[in-house]
Amino acid sequence: MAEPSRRERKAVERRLAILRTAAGVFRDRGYDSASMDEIAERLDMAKGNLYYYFSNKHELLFFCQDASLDALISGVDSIAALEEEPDEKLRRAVVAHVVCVLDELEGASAHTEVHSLPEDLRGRIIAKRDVYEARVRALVESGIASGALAPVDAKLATLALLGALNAPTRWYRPGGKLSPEAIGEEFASLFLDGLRHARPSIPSTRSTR
Amino acid sequence: MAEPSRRERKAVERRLAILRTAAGVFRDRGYDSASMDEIAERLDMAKGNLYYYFSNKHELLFFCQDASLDALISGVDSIAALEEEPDEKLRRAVVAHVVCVLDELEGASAHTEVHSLPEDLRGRIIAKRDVYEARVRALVESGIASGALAPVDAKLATLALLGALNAPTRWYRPGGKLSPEAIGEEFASLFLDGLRHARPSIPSTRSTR
Amino acid sequence: MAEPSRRERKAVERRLAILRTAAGVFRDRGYDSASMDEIAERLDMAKGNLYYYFSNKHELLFFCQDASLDALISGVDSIAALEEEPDEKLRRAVVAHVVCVLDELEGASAHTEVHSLPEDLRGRIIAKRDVYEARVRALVESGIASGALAPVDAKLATLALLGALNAPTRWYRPGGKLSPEAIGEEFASLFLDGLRHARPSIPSTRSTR
Amino acid sequence: MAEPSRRERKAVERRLAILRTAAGVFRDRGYDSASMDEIAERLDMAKGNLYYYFSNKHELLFFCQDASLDALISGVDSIAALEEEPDEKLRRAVVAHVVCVLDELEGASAHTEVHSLPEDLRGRIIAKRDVYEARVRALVESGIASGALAPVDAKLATLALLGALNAPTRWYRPGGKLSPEAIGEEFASLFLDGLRHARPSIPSTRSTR
DNA sequence: TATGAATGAGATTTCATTCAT
DNA sequence: TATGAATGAAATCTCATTCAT
Repeated sequence: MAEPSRRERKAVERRLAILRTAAGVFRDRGYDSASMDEIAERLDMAKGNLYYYFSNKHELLFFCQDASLDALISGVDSIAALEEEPDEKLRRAVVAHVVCVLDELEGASAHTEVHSLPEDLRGRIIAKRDVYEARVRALVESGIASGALAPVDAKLATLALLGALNAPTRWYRPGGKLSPEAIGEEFASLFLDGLRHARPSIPSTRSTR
Repeated sequence: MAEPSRRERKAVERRLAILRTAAGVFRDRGYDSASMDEIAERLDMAKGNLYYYFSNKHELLFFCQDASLDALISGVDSIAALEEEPDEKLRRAVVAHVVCVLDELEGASAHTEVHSLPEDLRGRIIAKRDVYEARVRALVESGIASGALAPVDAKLATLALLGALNAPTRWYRPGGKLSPEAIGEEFASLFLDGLRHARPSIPSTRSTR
Repeated sequence: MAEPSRRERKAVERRLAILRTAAGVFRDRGYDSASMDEIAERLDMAKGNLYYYFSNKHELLFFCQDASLDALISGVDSIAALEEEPDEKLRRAVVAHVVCVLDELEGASAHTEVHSLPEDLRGRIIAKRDVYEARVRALVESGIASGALAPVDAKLATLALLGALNAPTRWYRPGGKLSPEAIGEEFASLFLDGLRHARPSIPSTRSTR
Repeated sequence: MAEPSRRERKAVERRLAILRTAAGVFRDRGYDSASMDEIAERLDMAKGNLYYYFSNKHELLFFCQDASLDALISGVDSIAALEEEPDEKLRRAVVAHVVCVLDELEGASAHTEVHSLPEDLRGRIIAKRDVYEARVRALVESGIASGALAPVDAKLATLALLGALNAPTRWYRPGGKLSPEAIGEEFASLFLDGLRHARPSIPSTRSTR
């Protein structure tokens, strides 16, 4: 394996910068109304030059989402490998997801709709997204099995969870009162403990379910 | 007050049919890649005729979202007026939201992004959306005040809740195993009771929070 | 020859009202950007109904210009028939033209370009316009022949004259300081006597003005 | 001050070529029925490329008229600066106007109506047109003050004059019997000396013609 | 690598005209 | 006669993509 030359390293950085910028424009405008013009302009680069690094707009979207999903998957994988109680693992996964999703590039999977991709690329993204969902669901399922989590419909619970966790991309703005971590922690509590106040004197309805 | 003539009634129905179809296309393709051509085609109507009923594509989106928010608001309002415990009201509101959002037209507010609207229309939709969010938050807050709900951050909890409740528009397809009502009920349980299993022998952690 | 019935008379009036309104819209917007919608709206009539009276937009323009040219021709004809000096006839013709052209309908020939008409109709308008120009030129020529007018190029002089006489349609607004007649009189003096001042030391006809 | 590069010079020329062609199409068809298609076709260039140089059709019209008025103003300004009698200056201004107006691009201000421009651009053209009219009127006024011209209503005379001078754009075709200069000279004589013949028995300036 | 220029397909929108009532 | 609806052919404009340098 040859070392990457300086030239090669520079090219990789350039590609990353482009993806980051593209992700930002996609988030701000939505994929379809985002224009290659605006991406190039924000990068202070001629539009034509984008095509040297990526062969088309779809590819730009694809790599954004792909990288984003890779980050999510590797995050949940390392959490799954920890020696912790299942509910603690889930808490950490929730925080990791929110933090990842509020980062410019890596949240790309959350803010752009899959239907904008052509058949083949769409399939690959959906497959990877399914992998991620399965990983999170596995966390839920093992929690249920161990008795740490309530015996809910794991699939539906995962979908509800992920829906909520992606939402902050629509309203979060850097510099607000709460950090991504803080938002993640709060979301985790909400999901784990629920909104209903436990009545101290009366055994939870949950046990009778 | 004149009775609406038959002609007028027909025109209203036509407008509604157009909105419903448009909402469907927007949901399937996203606003920007939805084409007036496809909307007209699904309606089996000449494209130009759409402009007899709505002056442009933006207006189509605006009225979809507007009608959708009206439905959501009137739903939460009638629930708020009931004589029920706060947690029961919240449960009903959750179900009502999911049911509404999985209807073609009435769910329009959930599946299309606001940034596609021009300044003025966007402002009106955001204002109405804020009204709806405030209504739901009021439900949460009164639940906290009455002690029925845990003392969480009401604003963040509302945002998490609504994020989750809108998510099914992305994966729900009519004819699936679960009806919209069933999904709503499950979501309500998840949010009210949380994922963590109440330990039967030990008083809830919630009280120590 | 049967008397026109009341119904027929009403139809003729309706047609005239339409032409007058159309001429106004053509003048305000130009033929091409004038819309049948606006004409109908100003008449407080449904657009479709216009087609009961005129078979298309071109016809509307054609009849406006045709009627306008008829008025101009009949005006110059009756002036030509008077027993007056040629220069006096020309003065009257100038006034008549300006007055006619500043009337809503009858000035139609001045403000709309001929190129908007299809081949056949355009030919007929051009022919009639040529007739009018010929009549005015005849006035100029007979003035030259009689010695009342200077021996100028009659054709070019006529074109210059008519160009100037049509111009007020672009800036005249009813209710201004000068009436159409006054404008016409002033134009006539300018054209007949010229701008150059007679030198005081040498007697000239100009000094008797 | 950097020299314009060859590339920049080429771009300027391209813009000018486009304006010239556009002016021709506007003259032939009128602004509204002129199509971007035809402009592109005459330039042997893809329609979309026009939008690389000008952002829309209105801008095309605006720059045509703007350039045209600039040419007229600079023409009248340099004439005003000459050391000549006022009537001689006016004669030259008339010739300059006709010549300018019969040139493809620079006559653009004469053949297209202002009402086709949107509010803001229209205002700028009208302002510039008013400047030009004021310059010509100043020539007339100073002629009257010096006694070289008759004491006419300067404003009305200017309007009559300009109306006549713009008319040839409607009938002049290159290759005709008279050159633009010749037409201008003839128009100048007509306007300065008038149509009425000096009576032979009474000496007058007219007889010295 | 990078750029300015060019292309062409497709989108929205307008509008004269027609049709059924 | 009159109307509201409907149609379809253009027209303007946008924009991803390509090309020559």
